Amino acid sequence: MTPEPNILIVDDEAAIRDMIGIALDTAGFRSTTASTALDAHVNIIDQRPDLVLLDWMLPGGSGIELARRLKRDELTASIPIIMLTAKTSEDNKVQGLDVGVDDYVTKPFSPRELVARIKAVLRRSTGNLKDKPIRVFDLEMDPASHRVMVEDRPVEMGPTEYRLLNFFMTHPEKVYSRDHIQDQVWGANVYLEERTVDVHIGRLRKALSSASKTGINYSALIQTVRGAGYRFSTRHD
Amino acid sequence: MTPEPNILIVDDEAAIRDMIGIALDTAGFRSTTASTALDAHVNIIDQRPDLVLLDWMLPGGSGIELARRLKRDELTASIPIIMLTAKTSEDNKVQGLDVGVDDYVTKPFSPRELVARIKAVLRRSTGNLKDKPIRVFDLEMDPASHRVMVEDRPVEMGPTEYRLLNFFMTHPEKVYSRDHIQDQVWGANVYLEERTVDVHIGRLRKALSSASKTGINYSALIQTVRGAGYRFSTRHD
DNA sequence: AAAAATTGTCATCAAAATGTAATATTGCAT
DNA sequence: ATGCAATATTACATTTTGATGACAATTTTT
Repeated sequence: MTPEPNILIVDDEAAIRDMIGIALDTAGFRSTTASTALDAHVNIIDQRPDLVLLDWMLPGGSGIELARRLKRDELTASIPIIMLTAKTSEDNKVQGLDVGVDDYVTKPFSPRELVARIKAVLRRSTGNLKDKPIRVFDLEMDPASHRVMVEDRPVEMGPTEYRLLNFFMTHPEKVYSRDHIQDQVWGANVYLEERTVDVHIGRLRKALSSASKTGINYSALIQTVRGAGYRFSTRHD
Repeated sequence: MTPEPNILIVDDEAAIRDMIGIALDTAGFRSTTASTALDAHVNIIDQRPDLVLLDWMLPGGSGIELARRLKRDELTASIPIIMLTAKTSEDNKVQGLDVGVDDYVTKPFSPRELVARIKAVLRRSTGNLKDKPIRVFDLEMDPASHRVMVEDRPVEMGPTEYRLLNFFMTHPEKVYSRDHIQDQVWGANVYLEERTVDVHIGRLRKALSSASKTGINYSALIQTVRGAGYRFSTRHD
């Protein structure tokens, strides 16, 4: 995750978007906005925000619909959602929570309260999954320090290679096509040459292969599967 | 899914249909076309395409209506729909998302973008059905990792041999003619010399026979049936 | 503002896979 | 055993696919 979490604000009223945007800015978040459910959906698929602030009362009542859709789709299910609503009616709350929304803020709210809730949700969602280091032999990825270590010494690599390795280490022993890797590492709807994945695989391999002093070649963990894609595996071919 | 996904293009303008058709062809998709909502509906029921590209602005505004109908009907609800639209009008978008359309592409679009989006949507909709590994004695085929293992050791083989073995293991104890094998492994509408199948059978046997350390010859599972074809069987001839 | 790092693309090389034809071998009926 | 047809194997030219270094554009750091 980037140092400053990226929050998507979805509301049809420009004034509210601006107000929240300023509040988040002050609190050290980056933010983008969308005024319709579709804009929001496209943005989420493309940008993968760290959290979505979603107005309940979007035109056509599509806020709840969008939330449901996001939670149903595996690709977006893990993105936390905070619902914004003017109503205080109980069954709305129940409905929202039903859908899998992570929290619920009723208008009017103070910027301070909103920020506090956002931080709480982010802490919950990022703390659970991402803090545990992953280790394979003497190759260790520590998301907390955002570092890759081989034999306890840091390995230099670019951000893209880091994300690539992270994806592989969290999805071992499976082939992924170049397309799939693009989706996961660069985000959906980013159009790259197919070969670009090869190049970054190459860079990652290079970084890993020169890392060990004990002669182990960690780049062998990243295997080419001809005609299919790539695979991270501890079993050699 | 068939080797080449079948895409239905629904648009009332022949020029656009052709343009898209060519783009899809180049990308390795098969495509069929329909110019009216009714045609499209019939085609969908009939052919069960893997994805529908649906023009928003069909005469009578029936594009959206068709989408809604398809998503409401259980038989067709699982077929992904990508909407093509010239407009960026907001309420249209909201409506479409409401209906359950899977993605949107606004005209004009580049063929590349269209293809990328199609792939992304297809991956999402089909990727969920993960195949389970198949095992016969100590010969195991795992589609997820795209690997063949004998006695827990990976076996090297080319993509074609992999597909061939996959076909056999999913269709055991039956004879298949060379023609039939060609259809299944290479795809229909591919013409090959009959003997080519023999060669690949040979390559597969070779890969399997040298795989075991315990003296078992797994190539014996692939049996020649003189005058008929080949058979994958655990029983001896 | 300058320097350094990162990025995506392309051209080129190398390796692997493919299909075919030629040749060898096998199984079977006689 | 013999001859024949079917299948197996081999060798090879061609095609496909992946790896890699160079490069320009962009972004980030200094």
